[in-house]
Amino acid sequence: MEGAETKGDGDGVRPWQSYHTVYTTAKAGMEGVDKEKVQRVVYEMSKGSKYFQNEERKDAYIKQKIDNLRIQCAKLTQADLSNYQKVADRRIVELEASRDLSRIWLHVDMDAFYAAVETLSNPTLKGKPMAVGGMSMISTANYEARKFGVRAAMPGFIARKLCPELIFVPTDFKKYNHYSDLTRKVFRRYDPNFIAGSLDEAYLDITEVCKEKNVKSEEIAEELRASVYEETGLTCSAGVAPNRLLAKVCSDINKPNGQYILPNDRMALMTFISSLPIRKIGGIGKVTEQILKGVFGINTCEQMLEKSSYLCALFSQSTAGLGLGQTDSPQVRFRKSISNERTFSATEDEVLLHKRLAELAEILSIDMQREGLCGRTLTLKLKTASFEVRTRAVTLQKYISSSEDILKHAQKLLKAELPISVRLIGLRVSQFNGDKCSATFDPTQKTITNFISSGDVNRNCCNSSDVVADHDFVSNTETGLSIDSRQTSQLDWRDSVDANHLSDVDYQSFTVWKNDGVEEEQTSSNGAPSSNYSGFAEVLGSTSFQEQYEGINVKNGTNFLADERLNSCCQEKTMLWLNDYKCSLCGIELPPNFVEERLEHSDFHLAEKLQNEESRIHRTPFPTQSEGQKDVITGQSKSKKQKLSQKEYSCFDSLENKLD
DNA sequence: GCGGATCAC
DNA sequence: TATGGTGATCCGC
Repeated sequence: MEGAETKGDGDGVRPWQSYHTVYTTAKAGMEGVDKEKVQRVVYEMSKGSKYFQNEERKDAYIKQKIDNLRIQCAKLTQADLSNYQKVADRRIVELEASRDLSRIWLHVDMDAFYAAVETLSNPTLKGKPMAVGGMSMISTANYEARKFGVRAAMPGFIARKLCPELIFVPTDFKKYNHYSDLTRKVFRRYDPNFIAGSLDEAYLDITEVCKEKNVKSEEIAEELRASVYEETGLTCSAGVAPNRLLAKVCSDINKPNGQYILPNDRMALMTFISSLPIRKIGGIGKVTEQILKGVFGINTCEQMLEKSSYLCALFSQSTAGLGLGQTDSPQVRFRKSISNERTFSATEDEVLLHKRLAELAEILSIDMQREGLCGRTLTLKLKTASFEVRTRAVTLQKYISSSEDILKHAQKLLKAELPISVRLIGLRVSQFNGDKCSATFDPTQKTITNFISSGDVNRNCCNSSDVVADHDFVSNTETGLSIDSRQTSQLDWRDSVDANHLSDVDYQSFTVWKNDGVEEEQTSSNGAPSSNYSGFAEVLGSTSFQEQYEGINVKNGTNFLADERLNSCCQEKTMLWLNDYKCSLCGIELPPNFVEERLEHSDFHLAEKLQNEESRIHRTPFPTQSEGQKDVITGQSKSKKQKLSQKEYSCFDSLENKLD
C-alpha cells in the first residue's frame, strides 16, 4: 500500500481497490490468499457489466450516506455529546448488569459442508479445488479452492478465472439433508433441545452435560466433534461461549476442524469482545461495516465503546449494548411471508414476462396451499436489466391463495410498470389469515394447481381441519394474539415453521420452544411465541410476570423504537418528567431533547399500567386478555418484548437499521 | 401500508 | 455468456 494511490475513487492507478466486493473480507480458509490479486480479478471480470454499474451506483449512495453522517456528527455540540454520553454509559451499565454467565453454549459449524459431502460421495474430488454450484453462482467452495480466493456467493465464471482447475459440482440437497440428519443425531445426545440454525449449523446448550459428566466444555467440544467425524466422515468446528452470539463468533476462529473456548469469565469476555472486529457480529454486514468505518473509523467493538456517545447521538436508541449483554442470535419464528422468484435473461417481451409471472403464481399457489396459507398482501418484485430492484405491493380486502387470484393482482402490478426490461420476477404473499379462507376459496374450482398439488384437493386451508388448526395459529400470532392462538401455538406452532428451509429434524429441534418453561411464560404474557429463546431465559429467569415486566423496564427503558409513536400522542400525561429530566414513575433520566425516546418511554408506562389493570381483573400472574382490550394490551406488550429480544440478540443489530 | 435497503444462510 | 433464492426486519414516509 502506498498511500495516495490507495484511496482512489476508481480513477486512480489501481481502480480495483475501490470496488467493494464481499469476497475478500476475512473468512475461514482465506488466510494465505493474495487479496490484491483476487480483488483485481474480480474487478476485471466485473468491470463495465450491468451488475458492476449497479454496484457503483449503490456504492455512491453509501458514500453519500457517510458524508451526511459526518456532517451531522460535526454539528454536535459538547453539551449534546455530554448528554448522549450519559445515556450511553447508563445503557452500558444496564447491559453489564444483565449479563448472564451461567450458561455454556456451543455452536457447531460444519466445514465447507456441501463441498465436504460431495467429496464424501465422490472421493476422487479429494485434494482438488472444487466448488458446489454453477457458472453463475457458487454455494460453497472447498478449502483447496479457497486458497485461490474462490468463495461462496461468488459467480462461477469469476471463480474459474481465479482457479482454472476448479471443478464444479451441482447442488444436491437430498444429500445434504441426509448428512445433516446424521450430524443432528450426534447433537441431540448432547442437547436434546438443540437449535438448528441451518443444515450445517446448530446451537447446543451444554451446561447440563458439562455438569453431569463433570468435564470442561473443551472436552465436550472435542468429544462431540470426534463423534460427528466418526458417524459422518465430516469435520466440523465448534465455539463455546456464555451465549449463542459469541459461540458463533468462536466457532469461526479455528476453522476448519478446530474449536475455540471462551470461558465464562467477565475479564476474558471483555478482552475478547474488545478486539473483535465489528463485522464478525451477526447483523453487521458489508454496508454497516463500511459506514461505521467511514464515519467514525470504527473497526472493533472496543472502538464502538469509545464512540458510544456519537453512536447514540446519530442512531438514537442504537448502540449502547456494544456486545456486552446476554444477547443471542437466530430468530426462529413462524412464517410471515411466502415467496418465490426467478432470474432469467433480461427481456421486455410482455408476453414472455406474463408467462413468467403465471408460472410463479402457479408455484406460489401450490406452496401456499401445501402449507395452508392465505394472505392478503401481494408483492411483485422486479429486477431490471440494470439490476435495480423494485417492489410493488397491494393489500386486498380478501385473503387469497389460488393461482388465479395471485396472477390477477400480480398482472395489474406488472402492467403498471410496463414497458420495462427485467431479469428477475418475484412474487410474495404476506399478511396471512388465520380464519376462513373459504370466503375466497371455491373448492369446486378445477385448477391446474389442485391437480399438481398431489391430487390432494382437500389439503388446502379451507376444508382440512388439521390445517385450519395451524392456520389459526399463524393468524393469531400474526395479529390477534388471542387466547385461542396461545393454546394452538402450544400444540401446533412448529407446524408453521418454514418447511422449505428446515428438515423434519429442524422441527424436532424447535420443540425446545414449546417445551421450555420460559417459553410458556413468554407465550402467556406475550400472546406470541418467543422470538428469542435464550435471551428471554436469561433476562426473565423464573420471576413473576410483573417482575419480568419491570425488569424489562429497567433494562430497556429508553430503547423503544419509533413504530409506536403513533400511539404516543396523548400518553405523556401518564407520567411526568421531574426537573424536565427524570421520569416520575421509574426514575430513568432522559434529556428534554430526546423527544422520541420520551414518547416511547411513556408508551411503556401506559402499557405497563394497562397490564397491571388486567392482572388485577384476572387475579392471575399471567393475565388472560379480555375481548375489549386485548389488542391494545397484547399489542403493546408484544412489541416491547420483541424489541427487547432484538436488542439482546445483538446490541449492534439495532444500530445498522438506524444508519439511513 | 408501501418501498427501499440490509442481512443471513 | 454469465452475479441466486427465501425470509426477515427496519426506516422513512
